[in-house]
Amino acid sequence: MKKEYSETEIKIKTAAKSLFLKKGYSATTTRDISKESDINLALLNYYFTSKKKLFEIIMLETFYDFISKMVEVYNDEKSTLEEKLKLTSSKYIDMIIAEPHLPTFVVNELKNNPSSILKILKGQIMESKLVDQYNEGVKKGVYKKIDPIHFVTNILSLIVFPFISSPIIIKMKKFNRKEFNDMMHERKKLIPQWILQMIKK
Amino acid sequence: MKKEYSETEIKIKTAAKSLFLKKGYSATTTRDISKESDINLALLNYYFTSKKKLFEIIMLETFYDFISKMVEVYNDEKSTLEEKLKLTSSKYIDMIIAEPHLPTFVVNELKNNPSSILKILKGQIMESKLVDQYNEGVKKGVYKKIDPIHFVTNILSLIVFPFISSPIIIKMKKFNRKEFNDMMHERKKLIPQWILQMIKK
DNA sequence: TTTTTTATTAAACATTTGTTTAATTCAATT
DNA sequence: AATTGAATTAAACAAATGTTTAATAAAAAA
Repeated sequence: MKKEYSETEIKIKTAAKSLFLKKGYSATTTRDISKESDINLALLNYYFTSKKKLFEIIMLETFYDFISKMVEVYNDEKSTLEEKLKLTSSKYIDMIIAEPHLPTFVVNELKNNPSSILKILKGQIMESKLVDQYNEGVKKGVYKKIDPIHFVTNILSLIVFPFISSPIIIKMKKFNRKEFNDMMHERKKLIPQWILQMIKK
Repeated sequence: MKKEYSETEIKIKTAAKSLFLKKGYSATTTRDISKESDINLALLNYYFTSKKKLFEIIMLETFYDFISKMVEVYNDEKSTLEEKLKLTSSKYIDMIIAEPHLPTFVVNELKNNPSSILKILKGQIMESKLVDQYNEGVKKGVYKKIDPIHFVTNILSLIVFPFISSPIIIKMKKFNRKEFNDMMHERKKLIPQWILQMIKK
């Protein structure tokens, strides 16, 4: 499944990913990529046929990473629901702090290109262990009976949306980047608590 | 403050807004706009000087609408905190259902152009009546003592993020657009409840 | 070493795109 | 009716952009 990439191909991909994440597809030119990666312009088409093809490769890889990180935790057999919440918050927040452009990129490409990307996504989330555990809680009468889609949506919302709206938050609180990140680290603990309070009867 | 626009200017602005919201700045061409609005290409520059200027006008107006809707409710003197939550959820969800491209547009332009847009935003949110009411509750010991930025962030997250990630949700649940909207209407009631549970001791 | 294949380069090509020009039409004013 | 200024148009322009070509350099195979 995985293709072996040469050194130059990796240079191109790395630069392209960085630029696509930061500026999006249309605002990134092939000359931008060639400069950033320090390779000749023609090599982009030589190795990747077209800008569009290159973009699709990067988009799929990125989106796959984004989803896998969630699915892995959600399907862990040993951990409790609460542990899964903690681990997801923690992993996701760390991941996005390391790559702050990730959420808007994913969100944009979802809008422009939903079908191709979402092939990756099957029942991996709605049929996950996490959702099972939630449904068990409902059956036992400890959790409220609400469509689990809300449960899943709320987790992602509380984790990801603050990053997307970080310029607003930074402005409102007169934060610098570090202070914003600290706020997000704080949320690693808070989000699991909040989610539990939301679902408990 | 408000400029009077001629009929042709309105045609241009309407088409441009629709396209900028749907495809973003870079992916929208001046010829797209001229076709969509059915005006001659040169009139765009005749009336608005440049694509960039036209974009800035639209962006500021759009962002202003987006924020005002929130600020109005947040600063209402008569309503309780719970009523404000209900009204915000309801108004925002209706607004975004009517214009589904709004959130991603705002989010993107925030990223590309935070300074110019955010001039609109001063202390209007963090010094709002809603935040006062939250702080009162903290003082009285009925709400948990957490930085109100989390409170404000969570409200917006639970309302807006599901729209942004609608392609994922639609895929996971095999929804059509109407079913997704129904889910969002359902959230009008749920979100205020959830928020209250999150802040209560 | 010689030949063949692969990688790299500079230049060119064809479109696209934002903007401007110069001519024409339309509406209002004198 | 004649004149003036604004609105509209088709065409042109210049720069940017994705892609290709043809030549050269480097690496691998013979």
